[in-house]
Amino acid sequence: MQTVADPAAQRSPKAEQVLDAAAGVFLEQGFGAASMDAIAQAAGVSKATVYAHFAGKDALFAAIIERACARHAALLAGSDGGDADVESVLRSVGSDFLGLLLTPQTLAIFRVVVAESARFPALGRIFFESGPRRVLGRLEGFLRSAADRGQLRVDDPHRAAEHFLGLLKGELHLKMVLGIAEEVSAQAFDATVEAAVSTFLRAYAPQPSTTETQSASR
Amino acid sequence: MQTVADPAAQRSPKAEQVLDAAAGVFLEQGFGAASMDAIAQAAGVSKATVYAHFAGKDALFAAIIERACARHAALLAGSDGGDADVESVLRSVGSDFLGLLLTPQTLAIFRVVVAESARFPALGRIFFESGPRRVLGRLEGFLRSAADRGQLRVDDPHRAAEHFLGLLKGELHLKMVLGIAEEVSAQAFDATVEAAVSTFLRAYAPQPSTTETQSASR
DNA sequence: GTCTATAAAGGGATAGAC
DNA sequence: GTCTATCCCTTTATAGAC
Repeated sequence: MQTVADPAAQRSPKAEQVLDAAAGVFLEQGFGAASMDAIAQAAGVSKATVYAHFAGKDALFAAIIERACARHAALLAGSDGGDADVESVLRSVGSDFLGLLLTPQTLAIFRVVVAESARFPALGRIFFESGPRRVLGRLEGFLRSAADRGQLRVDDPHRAAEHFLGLLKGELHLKMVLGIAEEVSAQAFDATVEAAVSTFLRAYAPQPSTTETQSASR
Repeated sequence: MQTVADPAAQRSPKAEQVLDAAAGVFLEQGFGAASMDAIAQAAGVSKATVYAHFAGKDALFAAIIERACARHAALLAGSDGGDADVESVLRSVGSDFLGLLLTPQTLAIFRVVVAESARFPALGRIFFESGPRRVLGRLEGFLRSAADRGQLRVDDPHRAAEHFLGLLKGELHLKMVLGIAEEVSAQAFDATVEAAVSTFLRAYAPQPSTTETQSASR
């Protein structure tokens, strides 16, 4: 397996067509179960055309994962929330991020990367850098500045960002990854975000407040 | 794929021999890449013998996952810590659980189950019930009793247990799952456990203490 | 570049002897 | 129950015409 050199290489329309089809088949069936025949058929081209653009199954797989991760990363370049209060920013960021995590697309990418990271060691790193790493970095920056403004008490911003994401994912993400829960009710989603924000603020508040509620309902 | 009826069925020695070999091959190579030839060779028997004990590749795979989950579950039946102080129990439980999570065996099972849960819907549930579910249940019970004794302030014990495990897994577990970090230093391990316990106690302490430290070092 | 047709190999599953 | 040998299908990858 060799990684594609150009990050935003301009590919021929046919190549894009093949990539789109390959993404569908690979992410739906997994690497092992996906066949080049199925990909060619889904793309509406012959296998020879697929091989004219990609060296083989491995290269094609790497290409679709890299492209998916790049798109993933593009979605994570939103605004920081600016000058809003910490709780609002956390709620907004938490809702956005958990929503992205629970998307069928994101879950499919995660499953495939986890499954094949043993055989394609580069994949795990590509995924981590393009996804979790960016989220952690942005969150860490926000928490650090909030701490500088005295809005939070944070000794280790990286660890604090890690903690917020850990609180956020919780049982919901694991169940979705394992295919146990098909869909998430808006109620359960909001309750998870609210509970994560609430618990995080109780742990990292600048001055302990005894009146703060612990309830997850909004 | 059909699930094995007997939970603790007594199998012939040859069957156990095949199961052991199959576990090694499946967990190392994944379902798709593992071949029945490789399993038979690893077990030191012929393929016909494998098929004499298991209906096919699917049934064999299901059997090894179920056995692995059952063994997994057996490891989680430890003591509750009894009357020790909350912080000590959390540190002990957290250390044990994170240690189990980061075991090569546990990681391999998790990867394979995640990878194949789409094609074998029962696997995800079997894994969740035998692993995370038990941990959450035990932890939830402990937190509830600690709250009853006034040692913690917990409105929703299930959510609190979820939060502790989320804090515990953090970046470390994800990196290991993705194959980024080969081994974990004892220092990083302890720091993660300590940070999780510290943050959890700050969020769920019965009475906010302003003097408590946030540092993750011990 | 793109197609049809095919080669070459591997893997799941089984027949029949013992 | 266990083995050897084999069937049969799928899959990857390519050759050659256009």
